[in-house]
Amino acid sequence: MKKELPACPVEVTLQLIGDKWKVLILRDLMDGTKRFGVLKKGINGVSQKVLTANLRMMETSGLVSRKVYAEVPPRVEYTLTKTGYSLKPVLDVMTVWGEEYKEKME
Amino acid sequence: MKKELPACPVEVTLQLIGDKWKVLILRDLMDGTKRFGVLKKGINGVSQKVLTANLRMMETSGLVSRKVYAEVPPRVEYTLTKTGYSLKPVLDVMTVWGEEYKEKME
DNA sequence: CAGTATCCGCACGGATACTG
DNA sequence: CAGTATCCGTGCGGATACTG
Repeated sequence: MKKELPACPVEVTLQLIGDKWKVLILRDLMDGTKRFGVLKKGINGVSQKVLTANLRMMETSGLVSRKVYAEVPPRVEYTLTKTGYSLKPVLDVMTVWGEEYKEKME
Repeated sequence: MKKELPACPVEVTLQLIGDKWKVLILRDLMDGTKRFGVLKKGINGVSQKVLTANLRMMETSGLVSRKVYAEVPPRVEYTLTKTGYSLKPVLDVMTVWGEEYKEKME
């Protein structure tokens, strides 16, 4: 049931991060490890279900690692893997472009 | 009915190009002006409807310009605007990252 | 050729309730 | 707290047919 990687490299990238929520998750995790609840609070408007689903995908893609602590109440922390962190330049370029675009449009 | 720009710049960019087809259209148009039919043939698997819709969106976003020739049979050409072309670095970074990711995964 | 118009199915996201 | 489970509505993309 694994999704095939597209032939075109730019599509590969898009498939992994081209998603309303995934970029926001990545951006939040660039600062460092965060708990599920903190992520949820930081990202405005995600439901649990969708956030969980996105994190799972990113885990299978190797972008994010998930650490569960055997505590009560449970604690789960998410961290970027090296691969995940290597997306920083991509996000940066997108951010810069977005800023310039917004300025131009005002 | 115009879509609001999100607060976060990276979301702005994503809203404009974070779409399976839009990146492919952009990539194809980076080479220069193309006719509708050529675009359709170049992009594997798009339906007319969806291609048209995407081009319209990109036109309203100011990424693409559309030129109609008063001929029979009709000819319509699409060209990147300056703003559209300014996305090149973004696509390039995404492409490079995608290539590296694919290598790593093999 | 380059569209518009219409119908249709289903995948996806939201809301809610329940659990280890 | 950090999830799963379930139901449900709609929106988007595909297919097809028609047109300037």
